Amino acid sequence: MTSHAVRVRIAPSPTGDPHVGTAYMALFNLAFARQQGGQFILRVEDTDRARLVEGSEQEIYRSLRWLELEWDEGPDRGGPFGPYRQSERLPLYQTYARQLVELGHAYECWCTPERLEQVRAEQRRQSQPPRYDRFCLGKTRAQRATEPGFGERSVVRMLIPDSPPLVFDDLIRGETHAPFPDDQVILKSDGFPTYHLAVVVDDHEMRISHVTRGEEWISSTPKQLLLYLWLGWEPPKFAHFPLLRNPDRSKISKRKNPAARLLWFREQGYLPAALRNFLALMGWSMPDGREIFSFDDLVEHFAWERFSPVGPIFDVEKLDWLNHQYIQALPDEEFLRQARPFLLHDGEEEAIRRLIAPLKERTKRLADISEQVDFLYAEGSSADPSLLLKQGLEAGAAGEALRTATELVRTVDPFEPEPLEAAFNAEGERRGWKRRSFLMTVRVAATGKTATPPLFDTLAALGRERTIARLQAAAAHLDAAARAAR
RNA sequence: GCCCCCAUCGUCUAGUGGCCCAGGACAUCACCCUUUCAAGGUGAAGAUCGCCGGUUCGAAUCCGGCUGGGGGUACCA
Repeated sequence: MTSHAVRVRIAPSPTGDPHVGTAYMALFNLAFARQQGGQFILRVEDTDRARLVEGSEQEIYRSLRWLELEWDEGPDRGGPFGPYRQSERLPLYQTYARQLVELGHAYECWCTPERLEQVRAEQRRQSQPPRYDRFCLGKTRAQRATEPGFGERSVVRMLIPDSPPLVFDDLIRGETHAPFPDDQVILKSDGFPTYHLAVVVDDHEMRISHVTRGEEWISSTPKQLLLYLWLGWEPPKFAHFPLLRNPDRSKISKRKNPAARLLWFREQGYLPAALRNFLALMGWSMPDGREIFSFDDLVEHFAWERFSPVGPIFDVEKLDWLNHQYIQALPDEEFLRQARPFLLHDGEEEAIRRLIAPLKERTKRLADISEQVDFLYAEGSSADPSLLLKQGLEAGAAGEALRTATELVRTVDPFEPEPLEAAFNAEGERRGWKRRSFLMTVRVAATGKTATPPLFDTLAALGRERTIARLQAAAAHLDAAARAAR
């Protein structure tokens, strides 16, 4: 069969929180499929019953959809080549495994894990590559049962020939050499296939045209090439992506790096478009060097040649910058909508509404927002007198400034940034206070912080009553501190 | 140990024999702007293109070796 239709797939395993690498693969696969007018398939590789995690499959769907990387065929939406869950395709793998045994390309093995471990240990001691010693090859069950290290339930192993294909063409790396394979198990004793059998059978049955996966799979490609050969199938094209790395250059892992968890990005408040953009910058670049671009741009310019085979370190600082760029470009209502899940207090949204512009400018991750407006809820903890006095005004002047500010806040109408600013400017100038000192004193008194959004926006967000209360409380504290000092 | 992959500023990268004594971005630093913090603007610092040999009139770009990093080495994917 020589179909030229492009069909690509990602094949995650539901063994825990969705992995960022899954999104990385999905992004480029989808882009390639869209560019070629092909299909993007999601297949769940749940053949490892021991590591299966309940609910993990749903989380994969959820996180990929959050990233807006939708698939054309998959377990939850069907398609012409289903089922798309490997655990539902068992008879298929068993049929092919049996066929391979009959053809003499595979054989049964009854060795116990203990015996296998023993063999490997011995080979290691002699600096030999660890390979199965074919102890069971050519034996019947009855014959083998009389010998040591026999287990009741058998597995099926590949019988690797003397000269298997070890070279293949990789879309990213060009001609690539891979190690000589072992007599790999293809059907486990629980009747489930291992990755190697399942991936070949499914990729073929699902008409996958380009197999893409992480670089960690290069070493197992010869086994799969052999399977294609034995089954008489045309192998797909291969592309082994560089591996995303931790800052210490090891393969990105959940243990060392929170960013390995796809859900982490949503929790932190990264925008899907920003994450997609950032992922597209890992190991890949635009022909014109642009670093900010959309998924559609990627679709338009995608080319395998633009991949670098080097495993990039996942640099969260640059992601923060990118995310900030995207946040700043958000329309106000959209910003509010995105921010909503990160708000912690009742009525916070209304207060924030007045601060949208300055907040957009100051937010790298949406999860930062609450901290930036926490002064709105800092009742009772009015400003520390020593902090107030560090803002450039002498004790007497500071107290006077606060009383003046209180009066202005009480009378300015409407209670909006512009009139407030005009009034404060005029009054500050009349009294001869340095603008900076005057406003900082008021800022600290009203918010307890030295860094806030622009003062008059902040006061407007706080509201007239609360502002008055805080300024008065701060002035009182200042007086009390002065009395105590005397 | 054995096998495979990889190697340009701290990080992400451009670069496919001369345009490169290496360009951009993030981060860093300085200055400007400024009511703070940001944002924005300007500028600086930062890579003997891992090392050694070779090919060539000419190498970051091609070849070999070394070193370093990573991955694989499972009845895990």
